Amino acid sequence: MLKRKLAELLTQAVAEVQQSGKLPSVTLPEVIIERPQNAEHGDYASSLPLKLARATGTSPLAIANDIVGHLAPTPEVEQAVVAPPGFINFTLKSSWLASQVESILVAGDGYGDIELGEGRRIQIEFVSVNPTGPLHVGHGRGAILGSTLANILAAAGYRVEKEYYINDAGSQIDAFRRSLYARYKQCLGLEAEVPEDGYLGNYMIDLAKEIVAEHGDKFLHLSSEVDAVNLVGELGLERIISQIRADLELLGVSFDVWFSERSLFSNGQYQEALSLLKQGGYISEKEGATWFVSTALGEDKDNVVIRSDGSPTYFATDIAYHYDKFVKRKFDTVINIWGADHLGHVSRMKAVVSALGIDPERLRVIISQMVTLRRGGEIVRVSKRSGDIITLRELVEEVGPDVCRFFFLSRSADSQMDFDLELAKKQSADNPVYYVQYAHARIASILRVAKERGIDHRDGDVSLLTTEPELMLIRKMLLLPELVETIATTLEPHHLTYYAQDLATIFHSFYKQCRVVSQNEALSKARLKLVEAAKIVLSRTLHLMGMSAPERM
RNA sequence: GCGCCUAUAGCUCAGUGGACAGAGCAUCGGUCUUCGGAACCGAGGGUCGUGGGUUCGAAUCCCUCUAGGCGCGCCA
Repeated sequence: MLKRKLAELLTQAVAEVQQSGKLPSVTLPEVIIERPQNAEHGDYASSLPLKLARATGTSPLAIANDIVGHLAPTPEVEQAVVAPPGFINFTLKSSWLASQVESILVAGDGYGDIELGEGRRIQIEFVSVNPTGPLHVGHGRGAILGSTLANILAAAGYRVEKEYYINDAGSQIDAFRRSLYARYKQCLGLEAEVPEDGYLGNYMIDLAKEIVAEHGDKFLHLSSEVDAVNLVGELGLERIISQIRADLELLGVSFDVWFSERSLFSNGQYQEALSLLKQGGYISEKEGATWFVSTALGEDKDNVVIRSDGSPTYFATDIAYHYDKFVKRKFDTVINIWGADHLGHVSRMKAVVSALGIDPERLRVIISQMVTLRRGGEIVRVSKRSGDIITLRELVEEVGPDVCRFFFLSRSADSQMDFDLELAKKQSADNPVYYVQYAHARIASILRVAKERGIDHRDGDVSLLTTEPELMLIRKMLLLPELVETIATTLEPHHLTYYAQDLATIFHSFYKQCRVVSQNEALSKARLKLVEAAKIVLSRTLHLMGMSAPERM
């Protein structure tokens, strides 16, 4: 990556200046190369002299001049100039920029891939909604964040595994079973009431009907009603899970592993993790329950892991689950995407991880903030238990997966967002989604025209690409690998949407100014190469976001 | 009360300690186009919530305060 090369270039030049004695040999601060927002400041810039001035007490301008004087010439850099108060601005050679079109064509669908991860294993767990009902809109946000991040991390050279944690144990599942069994009985004309802590949504009635249709009343004739509740519950659970899976697929979200909470007990992780904590002295007994002593690690309070009735809490299984991730499966890094309602869980989970002897930095938690759903000015309340929900499926069916994905991605995870259904549909003509996809379809169309006219641009000479609109487009395309690096580091995929729009804008502008297929055959071929490269970059960007790159629309 | 998130143009939001704070939508004004007008070009619009501090340099880092959200269960 050029950015890195420039940093090395600067480092070397500084070393030379220091050797010449003009600069005290202080240790170098991190050499940051940035993309100036003002084009007059060149393609890349560094404020290294300003930082060195602080450390050495020398004039930044003098340092900058000395460094520039020692910069080795390279094929990429046209010039490096000093700008007050102490910047070094790099301008790239047009000929080098043009030549990058060939590199992009060679890279093809792999353009944007980088080596950052060096094959390290990274697990990303997301959605993981309790299988007690359909996914709602807020879950969609986590789903899109997770699947997009997974795409980015894979492009960044990590071995990525996407995982859905199925909470198929615990008290909420129990409430689900009892609710469903009550509906089951009602369906068969019997008196039954949904428990107070149960699930009241209409989908539970539909679920009960389906089970009656398939199995009739056979569960009423079991000797034990507990068995009946469990069996009916299990059937319901399976159906809910497959519905969740189908809903996610509709959005283009898939998983490598569906991990069952129950398996933690049958495979012994639960016991192992807890005894490990006990050995570390992090477990205590009080008030008839078993506690994790998080206060020993600076937390506000301790947390119950085993209730006084002997049943493990959600926290207990989550301890076992993370033990499994780090110790059993040996992931280098684990990313969890949780909703804002799990905020309180973050710090104690990190505490647990360090109590298990694992560097808590290896656990990264992304909190995706709430989504408020609107229809015009009206707020739609989202609550699973009351049953008044707009499901994710309804949303996707209304606005389509591409719009859905782009919309969720376009805001940073840590800010709350409104999702206005009316707006998402009504605006479709001015929608940024179509704007970006249109650019792609337009390119496809140009390439079709060229083909129809029998133009074979494989021998096109990219050195003919010299005008500003052409070079602007190339500059923007060269940003993608840097963007992948940024997102893989910060875990903030929303930048993709902005990049996609910028790239589309610059393409449209180029298109307006530069005729691609013209009488000038040599130039046509060169521009066809450029346009083909732009298609690659645009398509890769869309695919990273999990969106389609249409040939026509 | 404690913890975390948020506050930037009329609206929705970007903005890795750097050079005059950006985009989309909206508003106003242009381009009427041999390759796709779902396009392009331009204009107006901002005490970056408040008040301090650190720094050569702050929307960005630290503290105060204000407003909104979420969390602080032997729920998950």
